[in-house]
Amino acid sequence: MPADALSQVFSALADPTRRDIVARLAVADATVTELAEPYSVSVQAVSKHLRVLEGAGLVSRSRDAQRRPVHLEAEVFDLMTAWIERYRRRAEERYRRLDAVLAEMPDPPGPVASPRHPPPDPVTPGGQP
Amino acid sequence: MPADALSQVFSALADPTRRDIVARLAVADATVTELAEPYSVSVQAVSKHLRVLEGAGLVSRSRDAQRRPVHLEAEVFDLMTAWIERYRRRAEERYRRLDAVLAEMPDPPGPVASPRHPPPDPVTPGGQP
DNA sequence: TCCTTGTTCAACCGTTTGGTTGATCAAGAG
DNA sequence: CTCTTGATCAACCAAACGGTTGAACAAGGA
Repeated sequence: MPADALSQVFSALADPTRRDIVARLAVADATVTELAEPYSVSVQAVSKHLRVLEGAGLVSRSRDAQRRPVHLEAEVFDLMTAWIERYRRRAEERYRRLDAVLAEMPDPPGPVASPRHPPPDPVTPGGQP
Repeated sequence: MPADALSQVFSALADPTRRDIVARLAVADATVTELAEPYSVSVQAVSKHLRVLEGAGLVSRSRDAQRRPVHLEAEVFDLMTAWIERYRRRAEERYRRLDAVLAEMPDPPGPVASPRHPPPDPVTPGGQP
């Protein structure tokens, strides 16, 4: 199941339990049993959650005797942030443009210099098809 | 399905098609059929995707004759950004602290002025339990 | 009015997901 | 060596997901 990285990260964080695990790992590393303790689900279920987080690259496991400390890998967050910021900024820019258009609508004082459409901004096409 | 807002947003963006739709709506509003055109799925499937995005608050639909233009609501992005930033920052701070501890391990040059822990930042506790 | 266009509703289907229980494996501690 | 502890593997289950097809519902345009 080689779903693209971004989908895996978003999907991993779409679960409240998983998000809470991430929140706790941001404070300190922890073992599976430690992580499972606050929730009313089996340790196996939490182990599965961790495998999802690991698959998304959000978490890594090392080995310390029979314990398997879980560690948060915060770099992957940048992937999301980049995506979000890109499109949020683009949308905001669009609203700005719309506002500008609306602002100059009331009185068209002769032939306006601006073309019908503002320059269609040369952002790289092709999102995630 | 009253899943919490954050879960719905993450879940909505966990699908590549849905993410691509958002990307395209960031450029301009569009109708369902317009949105469906580039993909090799039925219009109904895209309509379902839009309902998911709408449920997450990422998108809104107005009415223009028999057309239903879809509009991107970028504010919801802030919800995600807030969550991500909070925990990323916390994790980064933890690494900073660890680095600091490691840095002063070799030679403890007498009583240091700085406290053992930097002020433990007054972020609101309680993630998503 | 009838017809066409855009969209949604409804039922169905295969796969994935989040959870369970029970067995198994790995590594100390006695 | 044996026993306990921490974690995973395996099989199973109900619910949700992403997709399909077919019918129904607006709202213009002829």
